[in-house]
Amino acid sequence: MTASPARLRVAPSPTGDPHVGTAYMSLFNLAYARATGGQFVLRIEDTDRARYVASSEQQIYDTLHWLGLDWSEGPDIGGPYAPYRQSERLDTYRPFVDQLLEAGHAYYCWCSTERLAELRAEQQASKAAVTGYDRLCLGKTREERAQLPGFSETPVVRMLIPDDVELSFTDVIRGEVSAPRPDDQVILKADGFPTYHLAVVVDDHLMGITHVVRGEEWISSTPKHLLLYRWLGWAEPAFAHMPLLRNTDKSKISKRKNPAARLTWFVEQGYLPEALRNFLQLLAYPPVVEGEDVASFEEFVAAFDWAKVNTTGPIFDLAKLNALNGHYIRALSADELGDRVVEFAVREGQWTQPSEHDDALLRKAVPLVQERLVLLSEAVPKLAYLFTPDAELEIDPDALAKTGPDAAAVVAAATTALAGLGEWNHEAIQAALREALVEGLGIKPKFAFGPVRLAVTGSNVSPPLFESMELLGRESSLARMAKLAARL
RNA sequence: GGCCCGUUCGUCUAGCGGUUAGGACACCGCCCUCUCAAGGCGGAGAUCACGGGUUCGAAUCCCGUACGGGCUACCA
Repeated sequence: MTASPARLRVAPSPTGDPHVGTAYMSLFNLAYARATGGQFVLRIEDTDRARYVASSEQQIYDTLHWLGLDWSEGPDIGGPYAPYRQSERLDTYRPFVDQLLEAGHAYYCWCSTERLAELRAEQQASKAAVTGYDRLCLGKTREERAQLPGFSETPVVRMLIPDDVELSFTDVIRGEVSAPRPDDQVILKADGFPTYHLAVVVDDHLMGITHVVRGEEWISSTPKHLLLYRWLGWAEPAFAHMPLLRNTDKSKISKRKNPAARLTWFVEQGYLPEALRNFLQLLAYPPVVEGEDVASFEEFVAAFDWAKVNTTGPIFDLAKLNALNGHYIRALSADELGDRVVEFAVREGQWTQPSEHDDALLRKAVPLVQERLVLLSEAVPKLAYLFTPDAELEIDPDALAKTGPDAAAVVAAATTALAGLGEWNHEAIQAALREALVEGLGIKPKFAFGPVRLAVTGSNVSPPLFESMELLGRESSLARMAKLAARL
């Protein structure tokens, strides 16, 4: 029942911010590699010079590492099949192109992009049943083709798709699937770079990839790849086409429509990598234990099964991610959460040049908000009142307006009680305030502490009041009450 | 237009011929409570896209239709 060690890869293109789909594919690739005791490889597919973004490659490394999805071979760390960057493998592809050319499986095409565009426009306008390249260049020499219009000096190489091309294949997730009949696909571009179709097949074969796991959008290209494997005399890998992540409007998830399509967005928002990983694990895949969304990657791996992957594209809805993020935040130790909050706040500019005192205060205050956070980004704003000078603390006008007739008396009584308090800690503060307000003034706890909270935090909603006062100290707490008293 | 892939509560999902169609998140209520949370308990929410078959019996199998998505590039 145990499968033999599998080699899988993820092959993102450095064309901008890393895509969330890359993380999703990586997660499933890595899981299966782990489940079988195999390897997970990272390959950079930078064959599109026009869309290439230099900074993107490093971002791919960073975000994938942030998620804990580590590879054992890749452009950054090398490996037995290096190089792992397609732009550095141009010499590798060329001989196979020549081989296909000689065997008659491929041919040169000198058609200009303009001619191709016109051809496509015509086909679309005439609603032709058959679309694709018209094979004008097939069987022609350069000289013969040059006589005809729409000629370009630099040719591309196209596959000659046979009439009897096999259109169905077995997918690890979907079983038997069929795909559209391919066009005479370009495999070598005019600039000498291979297209994805050639490069992916050559690299996957040469790198010993056993399972090609990719998005559903590649189903229609698979017959081309299968043809290439056959022509080159190579054994084909297993294919697993994952469903596409979708926007709320059900379209394929895109950076344009959905900020969450960018992996860096999660880092910027204050999501925990373990929460995102857990969330991704739940998309198109049932929980490891029914009814229990929370599961570690190890548990996921131990129960991993391609047959459990759904074929329906899940909508990427943040509500559950938020719930998971809150869960993982609460699961952290106070120290660990303190580290993460500080790291986040400094990195995202919420916290500039903290003094030693402020740093220590923030770490002491973080436990007060731990079970109140959904995102790391909420910590500093929620605790801002602790770092605001007493004189500058703003009182929420709405809360002030809603203040009851007892407010002045409450603040006065609280001030008296706290001024003479011996020990300054939250237990003592609470006891003193209860005695003075609840018992002394006969006000229900629910209402008694409202004015004090407003004075100390500036709001009627805040982290725990007594603990906050302990951290602020007596002097500051009393100053804030005096300030509110003046406005009541 | 053509060819493919898909369709169970708002969302993520369980289900693989016989279930009161289960759970999670979100939502609502109650409890707890110094506010807000967290936690506990409970509730509402799915004629299983629709129409035909097959079958004693269908969310589950088959065929249509509708709807959604993908591909149809010298992009991946």
